[in-house]
Amino acid sequence: MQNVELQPDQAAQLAETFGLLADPTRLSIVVACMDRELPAGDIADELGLSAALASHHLRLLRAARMLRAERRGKQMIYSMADDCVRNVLRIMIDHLFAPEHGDRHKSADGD
Amino acid sequence: MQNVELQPDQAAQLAETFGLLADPTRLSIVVACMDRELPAGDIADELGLSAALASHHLRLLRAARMLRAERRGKQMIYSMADDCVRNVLRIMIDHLFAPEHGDRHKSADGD
DNA sequence: AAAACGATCAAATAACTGTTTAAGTGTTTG
DNA sequence: CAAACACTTAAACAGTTATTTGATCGTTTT
Repeated sequence: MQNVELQPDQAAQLAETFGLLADPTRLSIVVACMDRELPAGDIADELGLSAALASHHLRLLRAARMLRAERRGKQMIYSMADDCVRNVLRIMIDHLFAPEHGDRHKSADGD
Repeated sequence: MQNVELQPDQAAQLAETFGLLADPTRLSIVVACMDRELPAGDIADELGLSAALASHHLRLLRAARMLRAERRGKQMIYSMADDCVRNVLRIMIDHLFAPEHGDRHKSADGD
């Protein structure tokens, strides 16, 4: 519980990770791969994305080692590579979208 | 463990939250407030930011109810308002920057 | 009430990022 | 080997966002 202070480069690195989850499209892709492996085409289909757009985002997620890619025949199979991110996603999704917790997570800005 | 599928607006909402943590400056501010309350001025000083820049980011964090603001004399005291985010930050910081876990979290892009 | 202090706001600039379009891989099938 | 398939890449555009600058607001002190 002591005060944490992030080094500048640590902040940058962590921010970059969050940045990958900061886009709805990319976030949906990651969530889709959370508990199963999925070919790129299916990801695009399920989320209603063009193949190019899906691929673009997949590249970023791959480069950051958040997703892992494996070629199988002519398909490219994607799966989560990072348990840490999986855990974080579970926590956030539970807290934000589970009715039981009593959500004061609605709208209205705080000024 | 069943497949999760996010509604478009849910993805947007969650992405927005991650977006707040996706900037190094703002992330540092949040982390600084993780386990203590802190006046705006001290935040700026500790992180070496202009008062205006700190205030700008604090406004966003306040509006999203990630930080809470309370006036005390002529200072404005900020503190974490969201346990969920605190937990997530702890997880990420531990996993990324704790040597024991064996970090294959270095650099090198995955192409 | 004026000066000093802490913090906020608003406008402008500069940098970044998501999406589209079109062309280009690599792999399998006929 | 050529055609078809699954996916990737590159370049361009549009929209967003972080940071600076300069002015303003509210509180306390003298």
